[in-house]
Amino acid sequence: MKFNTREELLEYTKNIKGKTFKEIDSQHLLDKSKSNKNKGVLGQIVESGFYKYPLNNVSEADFEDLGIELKVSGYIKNKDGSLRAKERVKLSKIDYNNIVNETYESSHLLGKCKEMLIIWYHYIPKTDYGDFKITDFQIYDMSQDEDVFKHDFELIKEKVINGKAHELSEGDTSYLGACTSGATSADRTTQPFSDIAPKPRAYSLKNAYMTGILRELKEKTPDIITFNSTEENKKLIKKVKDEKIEEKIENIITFESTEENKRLSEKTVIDYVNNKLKPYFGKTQLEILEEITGKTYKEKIPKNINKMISDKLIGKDNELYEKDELFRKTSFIIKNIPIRNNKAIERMAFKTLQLSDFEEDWEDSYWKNYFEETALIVICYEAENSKVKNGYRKLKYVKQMSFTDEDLESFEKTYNMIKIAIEKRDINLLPTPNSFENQLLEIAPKGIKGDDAYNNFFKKDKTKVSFMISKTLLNEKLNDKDE
DNA sequence: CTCTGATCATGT
DNA sequence: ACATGATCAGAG
Repeated sequence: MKFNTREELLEYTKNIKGKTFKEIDSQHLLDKSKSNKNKGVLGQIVESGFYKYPLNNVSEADFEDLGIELKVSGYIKNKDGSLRAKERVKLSKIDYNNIVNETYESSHLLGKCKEMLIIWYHYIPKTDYGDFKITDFQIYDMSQDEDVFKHDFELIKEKVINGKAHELSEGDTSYLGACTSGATSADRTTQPFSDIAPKPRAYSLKNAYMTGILRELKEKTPDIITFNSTEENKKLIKKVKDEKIEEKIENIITFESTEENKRLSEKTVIDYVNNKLKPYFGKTQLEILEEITGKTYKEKIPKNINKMISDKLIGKDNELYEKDELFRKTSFIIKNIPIRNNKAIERMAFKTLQLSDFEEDWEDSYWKNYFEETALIVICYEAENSKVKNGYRKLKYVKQMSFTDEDLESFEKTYNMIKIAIEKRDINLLPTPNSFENQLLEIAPKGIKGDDAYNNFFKKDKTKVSFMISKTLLNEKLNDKDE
């Protein structure tokens, strides 16, 4: 089938809504692929079964003359009703030996296809792929994000030039990731400026980027909205629903986004954070807090004083969300830690664990995606010696951290120990500190007085326990010089 | 000192 | 009333 215009293509595509893959699989690819776990087959089914491209031509079957590339992508409904992309979208493979001679423009990374036609299906765990239902589609123009893509590309290139292809991680970049792409985790290839054999990797549109795009779409089609968006959006959507003025919503949203669409001059979250903190480097926590809020403390320094500062100076999560697309399409988390002699004084804690976090296998889990993709923006406060307590530490620097495959392999062990402990209902199997060799991720109690975190571990879905990453790993990241 | 389970002030 | 983002504080 051939489409002469964008409109023709979109008109035709409307018919895919509501269909399952089984229903459009006219070439019976699902049967042929034997395993119902072959992800690539879903894209092929849409191309051959729905758009009627000949199978042998499948790899070039996108709508190239329209400048549109087809992506078939799954999403998951979170427990709280919000939506997220199931996976990153893989692009072409990274050629380490060539990238050093390339520029973003010459790489043809996004090629002529600046627009994506994304076909969204609802992924449900433990379900045959044929039964997944296609619920939405959209055109997304990626040229609006080109400056960020370019920046990400340069970052990847620089790591290869520095002979650090083996240290690439998805958390390094904002939208464009470098995800592993070997057939097995043992696959290795070569890089030009180091003898260390790196894992093969491909460019990808990161999960958070796809999630951002999906949520944007859902905000514009509130009939299907079920997720937690910002308070303001909820009100807007409620209003639209109540008054049945749906045709107006496009205008309202377009207006709002153009108003806010003055793009930041910073292209990464860490640049943004550094700029906001600039006037305060070298000052103590109490000095900064007084300067920005007028509040003074003599005793009982709040344990969350750093958070009070970063909320005020950088913004709370939902304020950032409103501020710029960058914050909607990247996954990052702002953390504060005390350091002494460039070493972490404490472990780093994450949010409270829920038993239901561990229902899925590691590969499909929330936590794997989290650690793989999230950039930790770590604001470091220095204590000259152990007598310098909370409140009197000085703002020193900001460091971005992300996790390597090696880290993730160790995290997987921790994850699986919890999974097994839950299955066997045995708290002795939990990954408390030093429960195996070279442990990088551990659990620790996190609650209020009287909580008996471990003994009550199975009582409720919400536990009183959280992940913590070890000081060893933190120190390694802190001293990792790549800036 | 370091380690690890316990606890706190704040925000929603 | 509870989760969050951390630090505290006793034990070793």
